[in-house]
Amino acid sequence: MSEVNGTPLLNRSKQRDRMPAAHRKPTMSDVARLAGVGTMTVSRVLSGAVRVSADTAQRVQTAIEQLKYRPNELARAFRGQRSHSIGLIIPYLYDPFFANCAHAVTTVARERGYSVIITTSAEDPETEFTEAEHMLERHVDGMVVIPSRFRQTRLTRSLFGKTPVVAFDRPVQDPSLDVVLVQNTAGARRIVEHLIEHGHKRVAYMGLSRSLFTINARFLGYRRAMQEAGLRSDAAFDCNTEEDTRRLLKEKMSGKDAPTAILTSNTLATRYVLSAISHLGLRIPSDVAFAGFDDFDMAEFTAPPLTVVRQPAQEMGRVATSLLFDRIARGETPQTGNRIVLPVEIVLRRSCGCKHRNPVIMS
Amino acid sequence: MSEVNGTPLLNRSKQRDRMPAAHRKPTMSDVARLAGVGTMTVSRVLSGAVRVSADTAQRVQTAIEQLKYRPNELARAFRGQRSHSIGLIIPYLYDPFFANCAHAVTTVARERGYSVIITTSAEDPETEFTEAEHMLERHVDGMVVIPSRFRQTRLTRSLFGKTPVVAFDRPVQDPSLDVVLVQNTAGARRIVEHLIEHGHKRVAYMGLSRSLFTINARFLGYRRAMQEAGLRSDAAFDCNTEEDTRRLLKEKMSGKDAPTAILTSNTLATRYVLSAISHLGLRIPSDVAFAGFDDFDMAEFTAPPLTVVRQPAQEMGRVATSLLFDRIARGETPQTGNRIVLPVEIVLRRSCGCKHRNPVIMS
DNA sequence: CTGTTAGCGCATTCAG
DNA sequence: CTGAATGCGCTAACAG
Repeated sequence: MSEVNGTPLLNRSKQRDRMPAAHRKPTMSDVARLAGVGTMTVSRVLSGAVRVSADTAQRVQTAIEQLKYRPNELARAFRGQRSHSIGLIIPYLYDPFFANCAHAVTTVARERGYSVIITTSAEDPETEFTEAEHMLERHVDGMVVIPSRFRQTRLTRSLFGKTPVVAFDRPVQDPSLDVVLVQNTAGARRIVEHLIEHGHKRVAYMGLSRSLFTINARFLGYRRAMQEAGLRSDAAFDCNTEEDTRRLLKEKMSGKDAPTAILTSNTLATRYVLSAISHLGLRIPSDVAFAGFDDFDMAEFTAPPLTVVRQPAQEMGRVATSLLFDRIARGETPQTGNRIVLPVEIVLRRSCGCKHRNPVIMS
Repeated sequence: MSEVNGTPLLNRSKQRDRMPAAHRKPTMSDVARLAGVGTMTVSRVLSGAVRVSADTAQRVQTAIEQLKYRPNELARAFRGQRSHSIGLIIPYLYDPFFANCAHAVTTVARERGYSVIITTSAEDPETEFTEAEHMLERHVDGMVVIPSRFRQTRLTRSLFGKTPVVAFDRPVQDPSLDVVLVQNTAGARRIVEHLIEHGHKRVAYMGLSRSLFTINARFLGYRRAMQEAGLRSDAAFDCNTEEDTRRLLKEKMSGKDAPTAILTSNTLATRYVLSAISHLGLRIPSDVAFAGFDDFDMAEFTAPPLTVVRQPAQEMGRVATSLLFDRIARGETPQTGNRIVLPVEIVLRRSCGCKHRNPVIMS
């Protein structure tokens, strides 16, 4: 056996007592040594699960504070079965609706002592897929995700293995995942009925891409309401920019059958359409009545205050995350997941033609 | 030596070949075995750093795909020095301003192949401290944080050790941390000057708690502008709820020296004050002119469109995160950190009394 | 109630 | 260019 400076190599590792905790972060065995106990005792004191005699526990606590020891969660996660983290994938964080969802997720996770790894998909199925893989590689204990485009999403059980996943706001094709939604179709239908009650015969639906589940579901509700009233549908998708929207609206308004009321698919579309309406010099609700899907902070202060369908964004995030933690706790992977649908509210302000001084909320 | 069923205990571990990859996730040695190479070769193929002969690399790749092998990032992070994750702490995610900041952070991180662990502090220094500790225990490579209350924050270099930290939107006391801010004081000052140019002599500032750095900094700008114009300051803090704000505004407006213009500290205050103004039946800008700090999506569609100071939220998040990655790459812990101040823009719409048809932006 | 042993999956030595 | 050995910090499983 080779030697260095007369010291047998084999002994080297035992000999150096891993340096006298000079600058290295203190580890559990540092604590153990200082407290004069085994590492397991320290581990037990930390986890608190198993009983340890009061005074050794005290000695350990003292040692921990003295060394300013902090457990290495990475090692713990690596060793154990739980990483105590969940993944969250949403399309964008700059959209207040998604941000609200995310807020609820982080809040629930913190209550459970979990960390949240967050990422945005930009509505791109490939990005979404890659990011989900990354999270899986990080061994998250579960994932909450707002899936991107319905038909193209590659989020499937086979990707996730036995890692629980809850989809929310939009479903995925794979029926084995839990999903939490809101009443998109019913909400849209009801608000269109309201518009019709105001006497409108020509109501238009303006929205983003129909490949987004929610936008399509709301369109379906809109169309249903129109059909039942014996009216003709008139939808424009692809209101993806201010310019596109302005052009689309201009076309509509200059046609023979110009709509007298508009429903938008979500807040972004609302903004684009509002901008277009203003550019065309139209007045709400006298020239066109207006309703939007999704409420937002300032909807009360626009000119005029907007009638909208209000979705329980935070509630949805909370429910989805709670469901995920149930799955994590149970450790089972169901054949078919739950499908929870949350109710929406109609908030009647004045853009629809109502004269209420204050908003009227119908649930 | 004790034996079980005639099998020497010592051999047990060698004997069982860790079960034939039945349901266990494939590991690197599974790949190595299948490819007929050593684990190190697999590791090298994966990291791509060191050169490996083309055909062994190919064999390894095939084995990886065949087994659907995914590296265990947890083990990698645990073993190596980098966790390839950064922490992000912000007050709330439901505030669009913070959400925009967060969006930029996640975007930059993804570009660098990093994960983001996100959490909210609710403006509470204790929560903030605890959450920062958690992230440190998870061995994040760095942190980006919007600190809570300036004087009470416990975020210090000694907590972070040699983990780089960049504060943004608001500074911390510890001068060794980098910080990215916007021109709060200058922005507020300029917009107040604008209000004064409109002929206002009594301008009020209404905001949330002064213990928040930004709210205070903007107040300072406001006061400065008033002083320089020889006018008396008139500020109300603690506009923390709609009710409080309504009461505060009512008091102000019913006094002898009722303000003829108002500046709010941020979007939340803007909403409360707008609500209060509407409740009092006041008109903007004829009864009171109005300006707000912080632009928001719908500011163009309120009645009337709002004049605001626009902050580069996403830019700030980008700069802060880039700075963090610089620090991580350099691996140094500076004595005194950088202090970057980003410019703001004044967006003149109509609430200040301007008659512009379209917003005028002054940078 | 407490200590010892072993090994999670990977990458950093060091030897070929 | 490649492989074997070693240990990161922690905890499950077993002693005692």
